[in-house]
Amino acid sequence: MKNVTIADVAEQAEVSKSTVSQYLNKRYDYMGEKTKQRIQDAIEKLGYQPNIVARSLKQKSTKTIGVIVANILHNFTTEVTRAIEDVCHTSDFHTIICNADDDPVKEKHYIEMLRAKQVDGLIVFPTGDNKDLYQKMLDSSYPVVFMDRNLEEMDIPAIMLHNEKAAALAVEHFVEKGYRRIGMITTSILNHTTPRKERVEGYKKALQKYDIPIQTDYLISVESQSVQAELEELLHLERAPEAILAGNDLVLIEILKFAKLNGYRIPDDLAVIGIDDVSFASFYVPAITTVAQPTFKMGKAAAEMLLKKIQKQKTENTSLRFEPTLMIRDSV
Amino acid sequence: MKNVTIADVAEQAEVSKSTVSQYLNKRYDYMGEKTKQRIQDAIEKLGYQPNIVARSLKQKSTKTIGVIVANILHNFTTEVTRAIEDVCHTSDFHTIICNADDDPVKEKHYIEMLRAKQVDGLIVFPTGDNKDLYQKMLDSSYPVVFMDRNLEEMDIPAIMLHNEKAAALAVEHFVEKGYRRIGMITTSILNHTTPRKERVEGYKKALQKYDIPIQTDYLISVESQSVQAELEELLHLERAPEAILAGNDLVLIEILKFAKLNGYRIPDDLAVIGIDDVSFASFYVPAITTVAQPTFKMGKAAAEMLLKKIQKQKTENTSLRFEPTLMIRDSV
DNA sequence: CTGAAAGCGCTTACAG
DNA sequence: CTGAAAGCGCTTACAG
Repeated sequence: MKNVTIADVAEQAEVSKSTVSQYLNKRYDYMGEKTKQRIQDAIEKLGYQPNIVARSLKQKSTKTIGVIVANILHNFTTEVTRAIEDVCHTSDFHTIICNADDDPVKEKHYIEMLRAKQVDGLIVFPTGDNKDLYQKMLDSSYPVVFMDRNLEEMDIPAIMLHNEKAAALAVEHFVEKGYRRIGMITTSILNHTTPRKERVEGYKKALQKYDIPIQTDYLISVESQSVQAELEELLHLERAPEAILAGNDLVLIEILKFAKLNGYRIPDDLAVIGIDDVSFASFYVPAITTVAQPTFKMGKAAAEMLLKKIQKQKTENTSLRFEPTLMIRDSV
Repeated sequence: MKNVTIADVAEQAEVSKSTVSQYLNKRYDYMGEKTKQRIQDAIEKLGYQPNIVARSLKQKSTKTIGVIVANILHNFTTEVTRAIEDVCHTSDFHTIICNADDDPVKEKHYIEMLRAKQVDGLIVFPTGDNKDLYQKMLDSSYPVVFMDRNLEEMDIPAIMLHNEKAAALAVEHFVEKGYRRIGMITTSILNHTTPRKERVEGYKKALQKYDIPIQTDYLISVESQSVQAELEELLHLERAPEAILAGNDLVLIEILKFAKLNGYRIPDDLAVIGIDDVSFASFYVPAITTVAQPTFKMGKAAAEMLLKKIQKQKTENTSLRFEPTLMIRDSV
């Protein structure tokens, strides 16, 4: 049951290990036809499969990248991840996905683990709380690109949505439909992540543009398990909002659950727009108006940028912004 | 920028590489306190990180398992995969997920690739069309377990749903609610996979139990993109069905889209049950009655079984069946 | 209590 | 056109 190695093939084919290795790596330049044939026969006879671990050790490249996502539960995350895998696959790279679960400690653990595993580069949705680690990667010019979030002070390129615009698109649509009492709910007030900050900013600016005063009690940031309770309160205000922008997919789901449970009809009692074009948006009853992120393009861009870095191609270290698009349906 | 290796640590700490290695592997048995301390200091000073690739080569174990899923688009698949990752994580194993996309050629490619990468074992949702490969793994007593589907002739344990019962639960519920004209739609007639076959069988047996004649035109098996067209036809039959069992999540979604598009009210015009408890079932309007698979338990069982095999623990090579549960909501 | 040496399965510069 | 030798960064049986 001993594993067959390159030495066995060499012996069987009566050539040296070097020659077999050349053959495997398709460096045929001066190789005789008969030699090739003998090697091929030996490989088949022995059922030889190269050991990639040994190759990686020698070549100092695993042809593998790591992806550390902040939270796998977001629709955005799974779609982006899929796109990354697609691109890597066509470049013959493998992908290891790790879920940091919004926990900097886990993030640190995964970064170290993946580097120990010698992955050639990393795409990370940064929690933001491991700046020393990020800096260390930068210092050793290890290939990294950020996704979804960025760190201002840090010279690591990030792939991001144009978040302000995403929120603005939603607010504008509400306004066009005649709404002026517009609330917004986001998750995770604690870690001040880029998308949340920027989306809130976009919401505020858009309201200002229409001379609608910003009401602080219309702007809620809580963990998703508290969304329903907050909503309950919000909708019992004297002048309760009539439209709500959900900062992400998890918030949207909580709003829909709440509406169903409490008999709010959408959009008659409450208009809703969600950022993130969730899978069920088009066939929900009513179909949900959303602001879609170009998840596939974003994942593709991140993967391509990272692969270029890995291949030491000159890349400008600049972040990229992607445009959201409003998917008008029936919830407004 | 040279990588720091165990040799550098040894030099810095003025001990041998062996001693450093012992330290790293926590074989402290006879190690002097001062030695330990010196090594620890050297590691910190140099920022040493062990190279897992080198270790794997020597130890002939990568502490990594591969998971080859038939189709990542199924809700079932993502949930099972997550459970597998959880279990592996607590056992300090890593997971590489590959999507065969229901294509035996891709499946073969991934199996070979993962074995070349020296993963310690494989969980596969088999397409069924690579029996020679499966047999080869069996012959070399390579650890494998199947998920969701099995191959009768093959002595590889499989983790499966009690599929007949899943369909029966749905049919029984329809009947209890007074329905007798009950149709069923499944995907993929081509590859005769275990779940599809067994669910159809369960549907037929349940109807027989209630003396309801099986109408062949009520039983549809097509690719998901054709579901809506078939439904159109089905619902215009002379005696059209009034209730439909969706064989999996993708079919359910197509049915919901169709109903929405064509103004069928659920359950009044059409009652629906889906096998697979999709994420939106509870807050869809109306909430969808489903048959849930214990995805977490199933993933956990598969991972545990595989890890046991890897650790050469005696395991009975027997398949396991899991019980479905009916989630009664408002679509019937 | 610690070290020298062999070896895991490859690749690669070099020699011929 | 092909081979001998060194080396990737570890681990481990053995010697002392």
